[in-house]
Amino acid sequence: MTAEPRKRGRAQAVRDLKRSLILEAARTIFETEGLDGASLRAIAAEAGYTPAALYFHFESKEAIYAEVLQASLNNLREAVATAVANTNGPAPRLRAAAMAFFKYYADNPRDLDLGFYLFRGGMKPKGLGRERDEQLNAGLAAALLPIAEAARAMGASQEEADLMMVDTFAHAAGMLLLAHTGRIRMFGTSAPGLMERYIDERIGQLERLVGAQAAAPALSFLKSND
Amino acid sequence: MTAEPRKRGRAQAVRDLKRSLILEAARTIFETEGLDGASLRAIAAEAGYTPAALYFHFESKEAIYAEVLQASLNNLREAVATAVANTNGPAPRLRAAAMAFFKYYADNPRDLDLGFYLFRGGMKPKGLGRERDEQLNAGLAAALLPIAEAARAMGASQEEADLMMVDTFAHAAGMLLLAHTGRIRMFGTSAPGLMERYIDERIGQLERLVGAQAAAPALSFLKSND
DNA sequence: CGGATTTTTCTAACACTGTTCAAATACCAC
DNA sequence: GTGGTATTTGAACAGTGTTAGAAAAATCCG
Repeated sequence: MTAEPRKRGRAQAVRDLKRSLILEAARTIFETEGLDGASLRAIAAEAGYTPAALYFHFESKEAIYAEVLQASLNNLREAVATAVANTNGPAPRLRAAAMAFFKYYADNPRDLDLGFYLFRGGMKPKGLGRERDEQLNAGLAAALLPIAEAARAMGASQEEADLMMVDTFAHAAGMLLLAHTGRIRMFGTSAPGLMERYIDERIGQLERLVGAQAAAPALSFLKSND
Repeated sequence: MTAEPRKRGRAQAVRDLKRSLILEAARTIFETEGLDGASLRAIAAEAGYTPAALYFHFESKEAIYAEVLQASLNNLREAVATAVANTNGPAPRLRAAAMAFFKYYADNPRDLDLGFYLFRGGMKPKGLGRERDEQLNAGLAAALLPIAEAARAMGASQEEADLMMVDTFAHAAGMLLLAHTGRIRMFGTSAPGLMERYIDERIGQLERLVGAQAAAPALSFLKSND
């Protein structure tokens, strides 16, 4: 199958394996101790390493975090993509995309910690570099892209669709933020339909905006014209 | 004017003054270094103290943060309250309240750092106690109360009004989050009317919900019935 | 004013954090 | 087995929030 890797691939493969094991340990510690409480020494111990050893595989603690978050965003993107792929028609797809987005964080509440950290200027040492920051942003945007695509298919212009995606994300992020910090309850077995009803209402609003052809003036506030 | 404080008030007054000076220094450092980069030693130096001395006036660094945030929330509440007091009629008041809320953070972007920190489990040492956490929540709720009151005056039930307040806050928080982290641009001299247009659209949605008497089913997703 | 007390501040240290670097180990080709 | 590279370690550094106890400053009382 693979021709080239036979030569130098062995070492690379074992290196990648070790990397992923460290990332797995980091994820465990992040979930156990919380993001701020997760120390590099704890991660190293969980992975069976000395703290200094991690610096051979990663350039910093923040790089470890970024890679864990990147994996989470990939999972999110995949979940949204498959949900959309299994749905026909623009409006149902919009609903399916938003629903999958929400459902992912309902099923993986820990990933919300990772995500929100992205919006806080990164970790201690003056934040992740602009480069990696944009990379993570791109990962998030990729996950949300189906929302814009569905809106586009519903008749919105490209710009309207983008703005709608941003607005939808902002609203959802705010709700998830409140739910995540225990200020409201959207998830849980005690009220299984809460999230679905929220999505229905939200998508209904968007459909009305697009359908009434009022989307442009309604969402144009998001345009940045500097 | 004041009868009692004459006896033991002197010492208390100078103590309060020192406290507020330390808080002022803390605010300066928070704004200068960012919230994570603000070290207690830097705050102490700014205030002309030794780090240990701060522990005579405050029980922890987190307590200092909490008090700075509390002051910020008080300012927010005041801004919203006066905006509402100078407006007549339910719908205009709803708009004025939301506008004031937004405008406050547009004019004081640094306070967003303080606010969002509240939603992140607090600072390092296992977060502020449940007690102070609820106190800060109450401060935020007090600032947003006029939104619910205006909705109530527009014909919404008490529960609908509360839910509308929460939803409005969530949406606004999400937008502010994106704007604050530079992912979208809502403020700034280059596009002075952006924020106003956003508020107009958002309030228009709420008015439509209330006016169409669709508020109850539309917002019932927020109910927590566990 | 002087001495005793209390309030306030400082010095020194502790345990912890992320990170670095030279030295030691493990590994793999020859 | 030997040489050379890839990997891991131990020890240390500078920084953090926090604490205990000594020192200073302020206050009170006779």
